[in-house]
Amino acid sequence: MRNFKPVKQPRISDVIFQQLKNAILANEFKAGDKLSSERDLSEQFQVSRVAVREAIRALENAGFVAIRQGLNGGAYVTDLTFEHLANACLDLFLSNKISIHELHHVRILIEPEVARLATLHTNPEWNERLLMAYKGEHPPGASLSEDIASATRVHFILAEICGNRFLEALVNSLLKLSRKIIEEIRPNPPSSIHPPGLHGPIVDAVLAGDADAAAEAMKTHAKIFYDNLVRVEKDYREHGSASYRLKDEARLQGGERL
Amino acid sequence: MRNFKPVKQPRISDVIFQQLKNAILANEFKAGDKLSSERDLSEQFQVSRVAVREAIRALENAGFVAIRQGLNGGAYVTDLTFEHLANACLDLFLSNKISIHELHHVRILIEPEVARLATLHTNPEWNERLLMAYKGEHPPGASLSEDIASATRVHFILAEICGNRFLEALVNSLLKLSRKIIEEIRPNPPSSIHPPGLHGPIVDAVLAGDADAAAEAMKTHAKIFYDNLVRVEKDYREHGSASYRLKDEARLQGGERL
DNA sequence: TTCAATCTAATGGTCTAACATTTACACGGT
DNA sequence: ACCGTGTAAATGTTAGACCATTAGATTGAA
Repeated sequence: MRNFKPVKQPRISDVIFQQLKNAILANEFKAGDKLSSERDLSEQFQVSRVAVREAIRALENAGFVAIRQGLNGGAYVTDLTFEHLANACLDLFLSNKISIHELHHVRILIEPEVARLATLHTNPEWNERLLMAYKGEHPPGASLSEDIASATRVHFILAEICGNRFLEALVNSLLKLSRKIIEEIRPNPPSSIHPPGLHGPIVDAVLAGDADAAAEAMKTHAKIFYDNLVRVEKDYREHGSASYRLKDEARLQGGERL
Repeated sequence: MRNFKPVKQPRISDVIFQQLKNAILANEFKAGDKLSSERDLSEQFQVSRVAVREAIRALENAGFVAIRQGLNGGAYVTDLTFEHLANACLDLFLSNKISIHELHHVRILIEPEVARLATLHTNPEWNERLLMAYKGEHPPGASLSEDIASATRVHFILAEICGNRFLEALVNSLLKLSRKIIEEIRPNPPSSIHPPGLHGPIVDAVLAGDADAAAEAMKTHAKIFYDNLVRVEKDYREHGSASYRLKDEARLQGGERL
């Protein structure tokens, strides 16, 4: 006997969202191209502006377009990145669905492999960048934010070198998560968390082209960092999540888009 | 000299989104609770219904609530899951930002660790489930969809057992990605991709409590599966992505929500 | 009583039409 | 050449109406 599926009216905005998304995925728009205006699209689709608007907002939330206001404003197609994945992960962490322990177990699993792969893919140009990043860590007079950024740059570069964009995305998410936790929860310099020179053995091994040593050095580093991070988590638990939320709201009031 | 940040008016709907999201993350709503109706909220926030509506739709897109229509309809708070992460990954794959090779490299890295952890966390009840899943693979007369589901159940159960929800989420995403590719691109039985008995060594090792053997068996399995999947990718490249997109649209017309 | 058909009201979905705000750019005066 | 200023095009927001969907109350017949 046939198994009919229940019929359910899809939302108009979802249908439009699909069509636009597929057009973008099929490369009918290059990154930087502008979609037609809401009013134009509402004529083309023969629906109200509201429906089009909701579809475009969904595209924005999914990271496909960036919306600008004003003359020459509109929905500009973006290069699909992994940014919003990291944000989604952050939400999961904040809702206590992921612990720092779980997060770090994954990191200890992944980052050594990244270091290993990176070692196999290096070339003089990359080595140069890696060394520059390492030497530029903890610049004097930097703000907390800049300091953390400089201290994690080595990780990002290795992830870029490793040649696997999925791994790169994972590392990005993991680091961003760690970083946000530190930055938001503990607003004093992270020197105790990320002491200078911690990346030395990793950089040395990569530059020397020794994949196993690089992986091992990264593993050691990740474990040390983990121990430090556990202390941060303790603080986090004591303070609760209120301070984080307040900052989140303040940033939005300041005009930052989601 | 002070470094003033440019002031930018945030969207009203984004401010509301933040407030609702924070309320949910702060557990002011249990899963299953209903937010007030759009009309009520628009009075509380002193904004138009449209603004509230956009905020709620954003919550839905982010996976925080499920919207139901009709009497007793509204936005119901959901248990935040990793579902939408997998969907976002799928988009990245379709936009050729991730290759099957990269995807599988990650899988070969992660799943053995999952198998290892699972072995350390088993108990009679889990073992029973695992064995049931294994024996229930490839039921006769099943549809393609059911067949694939049965063949991947062992992986999902292991991911559940392993005790790390981040790893579990990753495995879910990876498998879902593989599955979607196979299911959508190659609409004939996957027996050649997933021959019966392939999970035997893994299940045996886990039940025997041998973590190293379990990891090794999983690694071997993943590599075999990978080789098979490469063939699928070839087909995929030949057929292009058009067939996939058509199915996507058809499903939506059938009423499935995004 | 029981059950099924019908009605009802609450809620999300959609539309229209207007006005507000933002912003790149052209135009003009100095 | 420069600096204001206006302008137009785009998104942002509002109000109010109506449509579609749905659970539950009401009704009525067996």
